[in-house]
Amino acid sequence: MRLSSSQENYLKAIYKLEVGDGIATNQSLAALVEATPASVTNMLRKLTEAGWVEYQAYQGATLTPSGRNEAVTLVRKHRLWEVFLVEKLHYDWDAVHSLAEELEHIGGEELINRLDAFLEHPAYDPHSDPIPNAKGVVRIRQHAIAASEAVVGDRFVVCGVKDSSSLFLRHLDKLSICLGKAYTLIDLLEFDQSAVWTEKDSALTSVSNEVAKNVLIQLTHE
Amino acid sequence: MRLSSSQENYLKAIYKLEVGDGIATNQSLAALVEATPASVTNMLRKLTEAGWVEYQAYQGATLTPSGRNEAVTLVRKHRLWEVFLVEKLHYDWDAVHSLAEELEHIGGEELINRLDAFLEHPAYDPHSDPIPNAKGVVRIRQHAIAASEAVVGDRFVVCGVKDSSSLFLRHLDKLSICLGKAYTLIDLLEFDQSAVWTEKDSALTSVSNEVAKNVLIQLTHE
DNA sequence: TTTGGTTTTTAGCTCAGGCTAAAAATTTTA
DNA sequence: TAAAATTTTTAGCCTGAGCTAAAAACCAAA
Repeated sequence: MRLSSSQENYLKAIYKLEVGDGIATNQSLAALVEATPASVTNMLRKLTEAGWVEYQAYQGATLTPSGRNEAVTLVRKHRLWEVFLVEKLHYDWDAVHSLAEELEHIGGEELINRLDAFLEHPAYDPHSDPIPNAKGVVRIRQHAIAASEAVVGDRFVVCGVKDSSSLFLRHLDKLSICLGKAYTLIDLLEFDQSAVWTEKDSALTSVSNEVAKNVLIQLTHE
Repeated sequence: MRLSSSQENYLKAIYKLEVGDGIATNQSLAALVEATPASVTNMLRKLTEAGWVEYQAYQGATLTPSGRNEAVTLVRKHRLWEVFLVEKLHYDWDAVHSLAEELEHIGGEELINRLDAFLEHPAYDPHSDPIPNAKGVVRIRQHAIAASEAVVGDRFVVCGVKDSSSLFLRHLDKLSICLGKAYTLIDLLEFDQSAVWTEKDSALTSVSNEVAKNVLIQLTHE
């Protein structure tokens, strides 16, 4: 029995919550799928009957193994399409989310594996989020921390973002911050916790704490 | 107001009928969109109200200019995705129709124009059907006739198919007939109207009349 | 432990897009 | 041209996925 787009969105939402906070409550799900809690109850009952979700009234939902499988596949599809849109069709990285959201519901394993091969098995999507492989294994990003945790003197490379909203990504573009760029943290201003980064001794970039918390970096020791 | 997938399928179906036989009756539409005539009546009323279709009870449907525009765009999207699937993802030409059928409903002008550019503005899809350009202009295939109209002695190149069903395409594969191949018609058997083709004097291919009627060729004079 | 606030569920409604069966209109044929 | 056959429409129903408003369950604090 094939899942509808809407059902797939629920599985993805539960997965996101499980990976994050831990518990998929009725209300947090409603926020993610943009529906009312009442509609969520409804859908969870159906998904439970179909064996994708485990769920008891008032207890929140968890994915069954097959449900988790579906969800990981969806994440894989989503991120591979994002790579395609950015690398092949030259979209900006902040513009691809909603298209990928549509494309991820198309076709099955075969399509996505072919796309994966065509893109040469990328490990990360344009926001530097890891792409699960065909077996559903997510390679963990090593040593990534939020930029807000760096201390003065640290050298690092930007390797991802926590917030991948279009608004935030465009802001990064304005600051000329992009994946792969190397910086040194040369100052932390006590007044507002903002940071000053320098890119090989030249240009200075002033980064608010709010931004730093949402930028992922890898320290480059030495 | 954006069209649903289902509505888009109706527009495409009307367009196909207009280009072909000329009239989109309730019943022919029902066959194409795989619904009952009653459902067609229903949908035609909605599309008429929304200004995509002109339609009076019992008289069949025609597209308005904006409806035709939509339909041509859909054909464009469909065929570009087919090119992508065959050329980039290496699908067989008989396997791409249903995937393209899903993909064609995704995104808007921007996506398809970027895809078009990425594929370097192909003029024909994998079945050699012409791809409308961004302005909706369909370049006409010149000099294409059905292979069944060739006479003994004619030299020709296979340049398309009328029937693009998976069954037929796989049959052509079995006969090693593919787009771009050149043949000479060396015999027409009176008994069953089947033809004998030869590929530069070597291999003989026996082609039934049924097949020949569905293969499009271009005569190569001289 | 009782009261108040929050969260979840239930009940009943809407809308899109299908369906069947029967009625109406049109077309064909005798 | 009237009867028969076909096609289209109408009427009423169903399913998926959403909604609101009200009831029920749960939690927390006095």
